[in-house]
Amino acid sequence: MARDTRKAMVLTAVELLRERGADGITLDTLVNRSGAPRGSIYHHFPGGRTQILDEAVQLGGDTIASLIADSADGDPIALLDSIAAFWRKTLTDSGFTAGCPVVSAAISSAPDSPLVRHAQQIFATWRGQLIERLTADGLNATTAGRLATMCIAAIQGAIIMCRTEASVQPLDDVAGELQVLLSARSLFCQTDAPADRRGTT
Amino acid sequence: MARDTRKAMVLTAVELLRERGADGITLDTLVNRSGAPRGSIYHHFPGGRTQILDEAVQLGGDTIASLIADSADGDPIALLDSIAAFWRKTLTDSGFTAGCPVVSAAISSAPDSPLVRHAQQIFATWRGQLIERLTADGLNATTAGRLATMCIAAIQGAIIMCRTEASVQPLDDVAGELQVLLSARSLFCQTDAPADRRGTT
DNA sequence: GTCTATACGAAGATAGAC
DNA sequence: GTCTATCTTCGTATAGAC
Repeated sequence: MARDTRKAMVLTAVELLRERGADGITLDTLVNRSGAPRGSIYHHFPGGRTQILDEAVQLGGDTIASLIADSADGDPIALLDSIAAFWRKTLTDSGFTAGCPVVSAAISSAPDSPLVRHAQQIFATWRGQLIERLTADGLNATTAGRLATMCIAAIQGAIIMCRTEASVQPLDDVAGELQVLLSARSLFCQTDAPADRRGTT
Repeated sequence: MARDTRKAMVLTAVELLRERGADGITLDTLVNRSGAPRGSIYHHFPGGRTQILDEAVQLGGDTIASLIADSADGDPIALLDSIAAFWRKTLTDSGFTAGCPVVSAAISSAPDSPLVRHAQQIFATWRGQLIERLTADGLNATTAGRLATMCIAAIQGAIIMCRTEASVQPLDDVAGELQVLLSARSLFCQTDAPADRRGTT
């Protein structure tokens, strides 16, 4: 039962992070929602609130990382589809209360806080995974790097808009446009081809 | 001096929102940073902290809205450039502490809070402005709508990544990819052309 | 218009009993 | 492992003097 309590608390922390940002995680709310006994807090998490926050961010990051790793059928467009599907489900299942816990932590913490550095690591992990997938599909390194950033940024931005306006439309729009972009890029930016001409911007 | 104090307080509120989210705005910090006298709080803002939050979000939204309205040279790519330039400057000038106040407010507030609804309105305004610009450039309505969402989402996502990793690289990458996408779209999705084939996703 | 003082509540953390 | 105080700090808001 010990493990279960611990896990329930971290899962609840992720929920709160999704809904209200880092400051939404108060120990009171955490205990009430998770049903965990109050006395368990500092037993399971000697580092107190800080440790819980950190583990919640890590779990949030791992969820997406696993998602990317698991759908290893090679095709980047199929991968995008499963990521979009995951978020569509998360958003609707929660009644559009749940955003991305990693982004929440990044935004609602001081710029130099450990939590922001943690979020940075997670973004880098996701990006690395995507780059690997895109280059495996034949894209040159430069384009793959830019597209990986683009995918993460666009989807995260769309999630924010979806939660804000309680609709999956932004995600649908963004997923569609990313698909167009990926298709175009995969036609013209193969490994052997020269990198795209890029403007100053 | 009254107006100045008031304005300074709202500007400081925007700063705090950018740096730490809604919960970063405490009246103590606000007064200390802005240099405003403590007694001015409820004099200038009878609605208290809530009112200050609201005005800060509004000001943040207006800043971008004016930016879009002011650079009315017609060309969507030029418009994107000025938006990207604005954020590049904001990020670097602040030492990568400042994100978008509207996004901050949206994320660090309860999903059903007035602040989130306010953020939604602002997103809608931006989107409307962009759509107008894209259709004026000849794009059909469907594509313009999707692209407008895409631009806002991708740039907002990029800003988050930039602030998190203290680099403008994500913004540069995203701006470049958006340019590619806009160019491709403007070639194939003019008003008279049929809407793009879109998949289930 | 602005100041100080204070009421009131919420939150994190610790101590010691069970 | 868990519970119940309790300490301390912090934050909003109000009251009343200047």
